[in-house]
Amino acid sequence: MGIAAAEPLPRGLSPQDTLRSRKQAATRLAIRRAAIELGLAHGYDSVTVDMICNASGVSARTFFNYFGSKEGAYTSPRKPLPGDAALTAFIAGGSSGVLTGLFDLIAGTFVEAESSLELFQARHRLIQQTPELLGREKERISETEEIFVGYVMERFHHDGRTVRDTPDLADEARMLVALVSGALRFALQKWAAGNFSDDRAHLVESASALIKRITGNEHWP
Amino acid sequence: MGIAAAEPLPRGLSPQDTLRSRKQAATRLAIRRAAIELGLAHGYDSVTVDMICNASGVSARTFFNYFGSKEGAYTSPRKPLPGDAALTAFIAGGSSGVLTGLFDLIAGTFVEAESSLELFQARHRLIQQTPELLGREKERISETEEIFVGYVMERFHHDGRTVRDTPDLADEARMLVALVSGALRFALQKWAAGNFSDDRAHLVESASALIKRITGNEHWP
DNA sequence: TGCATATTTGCAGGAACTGCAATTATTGTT
DNA sequence: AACAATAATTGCAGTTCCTGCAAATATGCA
Repeated sequence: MGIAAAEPLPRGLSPQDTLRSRKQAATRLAIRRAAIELGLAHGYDSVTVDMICNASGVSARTFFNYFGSKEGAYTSPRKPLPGDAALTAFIAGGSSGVLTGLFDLIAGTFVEAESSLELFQARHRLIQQTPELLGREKERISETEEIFVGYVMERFHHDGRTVRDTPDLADEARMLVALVSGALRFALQKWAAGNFSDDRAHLVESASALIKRITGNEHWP
Repeated sequence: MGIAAAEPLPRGLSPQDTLRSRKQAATRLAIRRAAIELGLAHGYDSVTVDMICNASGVSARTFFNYFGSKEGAYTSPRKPLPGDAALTAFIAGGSSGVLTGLFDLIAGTFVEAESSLELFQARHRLIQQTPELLGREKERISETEEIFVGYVMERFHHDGRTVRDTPDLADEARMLVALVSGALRFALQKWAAGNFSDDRAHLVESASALIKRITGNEHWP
């Protein structure tokens, strides 16, 4: 599954590269493109599933096989989870902070395995215009929180922290993930509003600077 | 509208206390009760609007007049906004921090003008069991973010801060609201999981302590 | 008491969605 | 190359949610 595709492999060695899977990917993309274009042209609420199907050449039943719901054609294609290398680096930590590292880790999942940056940008343009989709997209950040809490706990353990030393370590991990999720909601929205002109490092850096300022200024009780 | 109702007023002085408004309140409550009881008995997905209408004795058209959607019978009854006194206190600030004060301000809006604590708890029990409702409830925190950004800007101005001194003051306010929203998502879920046993002051205090610890431990870039 | 206004209800229809099974396309084996 | 197995697509009927419209009913006011 992690096989580099720099060179075509014999068919038997790559169960993922069949005519079927290629056609599926093309169909999925065609539906998404149609949905997004129609949305930008008419507004999300005016687009019907039938319109999308007509424009992409599939039946409505097939549409729902692919996306489950009308909204599914518009929201992130998969649950944002990090790659192995990024996760390993986060858990190993080093000089980077947990909060900053987690922010970077999750932000990295939003640069999607989307075949087209143009489509990614078009999708997000529509999302910014559509409160309902914006809310759903933000909710997606929350769907994987438990998984990230697990990663943070691994990081804590790697850093030598234990529940014996800090009984509410799990709550700390949860709060950390919640804070980062909150910060990401702001950061990603700003990123989209700036038409994705910032690179990821700058995203992380400016968010961290704001958080540092805010919490540094705080009069803690 | 802020008239204390400790004593019944003559009918003419209280346009809000008519037979109509009382019947509406009763109908709204009956629908909500029916919805929540059915949801706890059968699961949210198995409850139909017809079932709720049969149990509460209204027509489906009336249901949608009241709630707009099936989900609306389950989510928070109104956009959580603070009362005038709480808002004035937040903007005046004093010794409390902005982040902590904002957390407290928003947390206060979640003790709803619900006629029944028991119904509040039942609703939240169902929400915890229903990922879709949980996601929606969490996102409700975001619906009023712009308003809270405005309050934070007022607080900043009260504290003598200006855009001239801090050009990205608005971004700071936004990030602050986003962080607090994130923290609230965790804190409210924990509160509900503990069956609402903590009082608000403890909620604020434990959340603040965690945030302080996390950000104090952080290796900022 | 009668009229104006607000609320509830009934109804038809559109849109999203689901279960089921037939049809079609692709894959694997001989 | 032929055929069987498997996967994907499609057609179809029905349910559910939701909306617009207008008639019926309840309440408020002069």
